[in-house]
Amino acid sequence: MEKQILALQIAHILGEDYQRDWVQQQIETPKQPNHGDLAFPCFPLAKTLKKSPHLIAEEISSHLKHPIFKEVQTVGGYINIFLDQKFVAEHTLKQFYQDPEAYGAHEFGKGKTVVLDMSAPNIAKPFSMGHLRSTVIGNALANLAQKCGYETVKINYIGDYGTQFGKLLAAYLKWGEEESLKQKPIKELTRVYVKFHHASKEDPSLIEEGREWFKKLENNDEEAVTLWKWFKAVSLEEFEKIYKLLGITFDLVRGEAYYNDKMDGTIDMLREKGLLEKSDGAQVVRLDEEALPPCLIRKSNGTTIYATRDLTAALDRKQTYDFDEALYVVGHEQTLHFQQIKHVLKKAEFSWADQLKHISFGMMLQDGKKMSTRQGKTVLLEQALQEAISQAAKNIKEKNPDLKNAQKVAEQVGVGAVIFHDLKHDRRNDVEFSLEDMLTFEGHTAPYIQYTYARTVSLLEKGNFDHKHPVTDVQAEAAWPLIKTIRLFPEVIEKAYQEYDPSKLARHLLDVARHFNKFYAHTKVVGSEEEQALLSLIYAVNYQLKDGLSILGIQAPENM
RNA sequence: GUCCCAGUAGCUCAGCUGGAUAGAGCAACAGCCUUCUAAGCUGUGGGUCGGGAGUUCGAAUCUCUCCUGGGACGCCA
Repeated sequence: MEKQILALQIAHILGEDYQRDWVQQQIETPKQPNHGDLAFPCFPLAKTLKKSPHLIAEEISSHLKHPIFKEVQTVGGYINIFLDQKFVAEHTLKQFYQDPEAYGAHEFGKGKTVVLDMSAPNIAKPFSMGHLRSTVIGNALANLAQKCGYETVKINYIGDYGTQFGKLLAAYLKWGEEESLKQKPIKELTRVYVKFHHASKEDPSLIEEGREWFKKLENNDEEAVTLWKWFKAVSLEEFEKIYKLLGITFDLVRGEAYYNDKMDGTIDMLREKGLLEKSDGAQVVRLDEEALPPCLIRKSNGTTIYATRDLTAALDRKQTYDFDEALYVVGHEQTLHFQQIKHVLKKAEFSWADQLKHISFGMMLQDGKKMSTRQGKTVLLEQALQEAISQAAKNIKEKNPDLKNAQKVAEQVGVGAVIFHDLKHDRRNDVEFSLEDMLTFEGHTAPYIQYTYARTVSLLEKGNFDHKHPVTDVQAEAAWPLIKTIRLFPEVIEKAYQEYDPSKLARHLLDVARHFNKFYAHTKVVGSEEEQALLSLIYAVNYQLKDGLSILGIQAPENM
């Protein structure tokens, strides 16, 4: 609001040659508190106005006048604005109390649908830290989308098909032990898969054997199908445990195999449109004009490939959900693949091809290298979660031994720490896996925010605050940085969604918590003269922390 | 070899549609619990923003180039 007012006034003073949008873009928020709350640099105007920036600043500032501007200073070529804190505080709180639930919400997504492709673990493989990224980023984006008015459809597209399962079948039949599989299914399947991978280095004929088994699977060979279904069932059971712990649900769980009998239609369609070409015995769509390598549609042995499957799935989803955006939350190593998918759809003249967006993210690295199931080098998510929970339980025992529901709180804190650890980084960056960092509960962590939340709860209780009767004129100067921070929430939500970057929200919540804790350490609330006004502000903080955490998929215990 | 992404404090990262003295957190050190939850707060030290050149009144931010790391480059997903 204050930015718009300032931009409007400056644009008016400058006259027709300067657009308000341009002026507003120039306005910045100073890093130094002694430079005020808003600043306008006059340097760009110097050339055209043929005056010194300082003189321009003087001239403009003498005309600025509004109740929200408490003081206007010129320093060098800058105009520095100090806002009327009382005015802004009251405005902020009134806006919040008008409808707390709607604070930070938007309507630009109203009537639109977003489909999210997320999580997508592979059956017979452990749920790795890598899958966690797709799962929690996708979940947070879905929540952000909802906050912006969109309908969302979360799809877990289980990796249950492909040549790798041919290899797995071959491997299991060679070395598998039924008893071990019943005891610890994923462990046993991983064991034989890893063994297969190593053995195939010595004996390349195994690769061909794997391909043959995949072909049997595609041709509905009874032995292959039975085993495959079994692998799938035991894997899904294990994944379900993790999703329950993470508190994440899906609107649709579907395996890639679902599209087996629908891919011929896709291939026919591509052929009819004259896009299919033969190349080394395989069928491809050339993308030369996009400077991309050809997209492989059918392999030389006649079997299909993931591109065919993803194309078919995209067509199916468009038909089923008529989405406005389809987000694929998938690691950035698949960038080329999604470019190819999009451009094949474009060449086939589907106007909505641009609605597909690859929300890529960096890899979870170990010693600077990609983790690989085949080499048996993967950190298991379940193990990390359990360690985080027991660490949280240990902390509770030390710091708050009388806490009720200690086990439940330990779960909320431990799981929250793991989720937040992942979401706080820009999703595009690779993350070096560190259990130690994940088990740190101080500083930039979920427990820090959760702890802050618990403090607000405690204050509100002690002060008998009633959110139906807020007092919105906050005087205390110490509250100013906090007020300025919580005001950013709507902007943060919008930006976090538009850039598909939950870390923006994660960092904002850290800011809110930090400013609250500073305030808390220096200002007495309960029993003070301003008690109810301060509590009114604290309730807004309390609400925003809980709301924000919940969007990130993290719970906020009332006590910890 | 070609293309893409990254390189900011000892470590993990913000800042990147150009703006004032480059910010947090961890780790280190020094303080703060007879007062609202110390998973907190306060302070100190720590930087050629990978190197170089260019554009600009102004560059961590834009351009070029080089170095380093990672990823992708049809019959895996």
